[in-house]
Amino acid sequence: MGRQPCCEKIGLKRGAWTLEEDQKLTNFILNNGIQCWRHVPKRAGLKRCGKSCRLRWINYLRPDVKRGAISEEEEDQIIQLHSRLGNRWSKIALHFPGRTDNEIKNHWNCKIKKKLRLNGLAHGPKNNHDEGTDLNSTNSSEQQASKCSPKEVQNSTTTPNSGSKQSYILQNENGNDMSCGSSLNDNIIRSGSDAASIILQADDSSGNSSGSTTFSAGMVLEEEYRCNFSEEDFGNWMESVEAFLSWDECNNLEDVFNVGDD
DNA sequence: AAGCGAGCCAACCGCCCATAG
DNA sequence: ACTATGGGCGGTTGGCTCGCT
Repeated sequence: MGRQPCCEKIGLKRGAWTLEEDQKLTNFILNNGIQCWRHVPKRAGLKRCGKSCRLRWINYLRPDVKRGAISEEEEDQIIQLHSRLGNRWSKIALHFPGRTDNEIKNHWNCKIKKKLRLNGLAHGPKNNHDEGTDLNSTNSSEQQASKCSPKEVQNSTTTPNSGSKQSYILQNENGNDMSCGSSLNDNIIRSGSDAASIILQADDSSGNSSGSTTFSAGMVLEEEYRCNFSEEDFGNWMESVEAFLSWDECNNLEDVFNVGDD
């Protein structure tokens, strides 16, 4: 007995997103925020599943998505993190501002895996209930990577089984807390993914859904998270969305974010 | 130039978890 | 306590691009 599907799939569009759909989704989120992903496609005039919209926004349209090749440094860090966390791509992605879990996952599956294989390096998470004894077998080690539990120590102050809201303490081999250095990055990542909810808060508090929402929401967003949006991030994002925003909307956004005005 | 295969990446699927009612 | 619902996550797939033959 599985769950019911998240939406009626009949009549829904699938596959690659068109520019027009991107435009609709971006405009809708900028103007209205996200109350409920299930309702977003309908209200935005999209024939898409809510999940599909969410994915598109998170992986492609949101402001702080960092595009471009993953650097050697990032790759090394991914390998290190993967050895500790296993296939917890969302957790790994928290350490890379602007990178999505999907991107990191793809990079791992396509490049790093191959690289490690070529180098004859079997790679698997450490300290995984000693399941990974056959680390010389590439396939098995890959499977181990997904099966083994990562070296995460649940923060004793958090409620057990709290899922994605858990906080984790990463430890190195010496048992030292490794998480402190990444707190800033975590904030940056969260600021991006929470942008829509901030917009929502502003929308709720202002009680309107007019064009001015973008402005008021942006003010809140700016106050809360301004330091986390670099000029470069914003510039890149503007470049991607301005194709389907009006001149006024572009200007409005720039005003809202106060780009380059420190 | 055409065919083919590998690589890459966006998107989908199904499951799990948190939470509201 | 139980159920329904929505969000999030990891695994997988499909299609496009590019290089090689």
